[in-house]
Amino acid sequence: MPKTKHSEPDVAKAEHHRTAIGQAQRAKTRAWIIQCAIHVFAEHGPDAPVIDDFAKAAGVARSTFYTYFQTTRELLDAAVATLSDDVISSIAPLVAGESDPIIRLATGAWMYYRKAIVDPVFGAFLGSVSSIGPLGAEHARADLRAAIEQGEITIHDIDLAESIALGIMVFALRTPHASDHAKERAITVISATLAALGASPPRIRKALRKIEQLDLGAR
Amino acid sequence: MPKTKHSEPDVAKAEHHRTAIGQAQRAKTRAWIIQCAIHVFAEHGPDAPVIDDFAKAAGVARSTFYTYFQTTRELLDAAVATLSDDVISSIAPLVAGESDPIIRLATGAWMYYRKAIVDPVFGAFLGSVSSIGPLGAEHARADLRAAIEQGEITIHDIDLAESIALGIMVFALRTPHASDHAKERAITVISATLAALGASPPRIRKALRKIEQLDLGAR
Amino acid sequence: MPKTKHSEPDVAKAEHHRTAIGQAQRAKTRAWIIQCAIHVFAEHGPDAPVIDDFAKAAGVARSTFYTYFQTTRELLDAAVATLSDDVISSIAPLVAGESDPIIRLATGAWMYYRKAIVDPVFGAFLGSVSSIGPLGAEHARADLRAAIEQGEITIHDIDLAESIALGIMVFALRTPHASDHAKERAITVISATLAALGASPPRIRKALRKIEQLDLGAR
Amino acid sequence: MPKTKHSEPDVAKAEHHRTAIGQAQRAKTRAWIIQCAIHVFAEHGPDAPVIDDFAKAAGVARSTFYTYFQTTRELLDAAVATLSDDVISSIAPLVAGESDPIIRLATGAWMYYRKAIVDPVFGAFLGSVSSIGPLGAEHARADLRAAIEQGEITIHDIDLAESIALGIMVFALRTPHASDHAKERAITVISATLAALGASPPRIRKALRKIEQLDLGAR
DNA sequence: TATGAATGAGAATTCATTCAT
DNA sequence: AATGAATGAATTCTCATTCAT
Repeated sequence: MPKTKHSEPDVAKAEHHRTAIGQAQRAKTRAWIIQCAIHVFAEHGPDAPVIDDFAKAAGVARSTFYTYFQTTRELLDAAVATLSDDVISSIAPLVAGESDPIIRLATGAWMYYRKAIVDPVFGAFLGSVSSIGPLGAEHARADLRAAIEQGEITIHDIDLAESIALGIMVFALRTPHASDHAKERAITVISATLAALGASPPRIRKALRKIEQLDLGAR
Repeated sequence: MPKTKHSEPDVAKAEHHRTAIGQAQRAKTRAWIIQCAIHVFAEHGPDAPVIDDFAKAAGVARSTFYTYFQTTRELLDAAVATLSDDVISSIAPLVAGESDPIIRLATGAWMYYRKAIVDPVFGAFLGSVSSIGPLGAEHARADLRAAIEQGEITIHDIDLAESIALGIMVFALRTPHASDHAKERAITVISATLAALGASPPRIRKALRKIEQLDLGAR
Repeated sequence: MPKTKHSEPDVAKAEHHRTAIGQAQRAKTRAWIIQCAIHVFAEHGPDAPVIDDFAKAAGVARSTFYTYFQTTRELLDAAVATLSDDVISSIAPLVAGESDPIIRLATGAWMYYRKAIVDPVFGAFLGSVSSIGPLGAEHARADLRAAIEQGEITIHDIDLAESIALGIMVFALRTPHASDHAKERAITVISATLAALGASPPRIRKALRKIEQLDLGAR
Repeated sequence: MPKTKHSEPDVAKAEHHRTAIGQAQRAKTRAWIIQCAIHVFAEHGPDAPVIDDFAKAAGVARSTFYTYFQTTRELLDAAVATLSDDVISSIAPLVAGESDPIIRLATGAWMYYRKAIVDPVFGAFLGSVSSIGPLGAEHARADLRAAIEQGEITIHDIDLAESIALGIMVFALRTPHASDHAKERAITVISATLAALGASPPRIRKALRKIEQLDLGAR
């Protein structure tokens, strides 16, 4: 269990955990297992890992895993939920007063990419599990629907629009790339996503400008 | 084993096979296993199936599997190669004299989608395994490179360009959709792909026109 | 823990317990666990239940089990002892002055069946664990020995006699049956038991008459 | 796998098996596992053994067990069926022309006891699993029903009658006893069973005489 | 070549038991 | 005394792989 909120699970996981279980509550252990699992999923994908991998990574007994999760799938879902909730909550205030769905979409996407840049494990995890989480998907759908209704994008099939946006993001995250120029790359991908959806070039430019500003303020 | 080359593996697989193995050659059995495996991969993805699934689907003994393949991965590769070789060979004559890389890309993509429409199992397989095969990827990269060099697309990172194109295709194939209007949908997806890559609207329109013509001639 | 000694463990066990543990003494908790365990044993037999089953039934933590018992076997023994002591003590006064071993046996058996009729869980428990308890067995052996010595029964092997009597009782209790006519059924079984042991018909009739009287007085 | 039909599974099981698997067919291995399992069940009862016990006893891999049975329960059922089928088939010719249900019952019971005497493992198995097999139970019920209809026994509840007969047999087999005088003991138990069911003393005597004759002829 | 049978390695799952609070 | 958490030792179950026919 991390002693400070930013300490990350790493090679010292097991030891770290052992020294900390004294004051560990159930929720903390659960969160700890999830954090460690994210690394495992990021590295090996959603299908390869076996329960022992998660137990070892978290420094707990295999049977302890079952105290918290029944299947690796359940753990995966919990991990996805944890991560996307995190990102979603960071997006909410930024788009609170924003009515333009293109900007909302771009902002949401940027926050995902931003976190992926800051935390490469998060990026790898996202690419690996091919999901932005149920909550993230819900928000994205709402914005896509609004964009369609307002004639902002030319792809009118919302399922297809969602697939395209997600496909671009997932495959972009999956593709290995240098960490420098990461931001330019993210902007490029977001731009490509909006173009793919059929947003007009001016709207795309506007959205990208907004992102740049947001980021300046955020840092 | 199919008696005619277009018979498809289905519920009568095992029986069908048994009656045919008398005159079966090695190559035919191998091809038969691959055909059946495609169905399995299409339905369950590349990781879930176990060897027994392929053996059952093909109506052969588990141990027979080892006569032809060493691992499920090897079978997967063979299946991908088989399918994409098929498509690639159908693309080659169509783009033989075509120098415009946008048109070449669009044509190649269209042939994939076209086969996916005609043979939904192929489409499901492609979406499931997230690959267009090494040969297909090679062709796509060559065309992408040319497009970048000729300033036809604005995304200059070829790896990223490839990821985006593949991501859109795979997720589009993965998304369930009605079979009517399948062609319009494919055109939409190809258009979105070219737009994502940053091709100019006139070039995109030109490419789409070409596709329509090709299809007319092909049928 | 039951607030009155006749309250039975049921669906409200856990809640009931929680509200009562405030003033609970060690002995009471122990008795409560045993009572709940009887239900569990009655339903699932002596081998199937795991410690968690008893803890859940009693509404206590698994680890609390260990404060009172070391193994499920120990709990089983305690449960058997509790129940049979109960019955034995009700038999003692009825046969205090009775010297006829056939009547003593019949009376003892009847008290077991009687309790099984009044408390079906007791009956199910007895049939399930195949035991009348060490004290009950001791009494039964003494009476059987006397019966053999006095030539009242034709089976002279006391171990066999005991097995037969117990076998009949256990299997009779195990067999599902309607609750009406339960008494006639019990009389029939006792009669069959005495006949199996080789008691003479007149002695059997006499013993059954005695039982009928006893029961009238007892109610 | 036994080389001769009477060789019994014993300490040399594993070796014996290994040398024999050359010509072993599926049915033979299955039968071999069942034979070895009977010993295990006889010694430890139906609940205690784990799959590894059966595998070890038969000298096969744990996974081989799963080729033949899914659960220990399934193996138990197969073992019961195997054994009782064996006994039933030996009873059939003896009672083929016999219409008196008392004699039929006594003969059937005797054949069970007889085999238990000849093969103590069989006896221990029977006592341990408390079952004479579905086929045996079916025959017994038919004879009991006939006996009730013809007024040959005083217990008219067929379920109860069956329970009593089975209870006596099982507990008698369960009780340890010297192997000498085994036949007298069996006769005693059968006599007790018929008496318990309420057969008249003359009929009981007649049935026992019949048994004695049968046995003389059989040997 | 095709196969049924057997298997060992490993992965999933259960459960009795301990311990700090 | 009671408990929630953690755990290690079985135990169950799966599956890739080998082998003799």
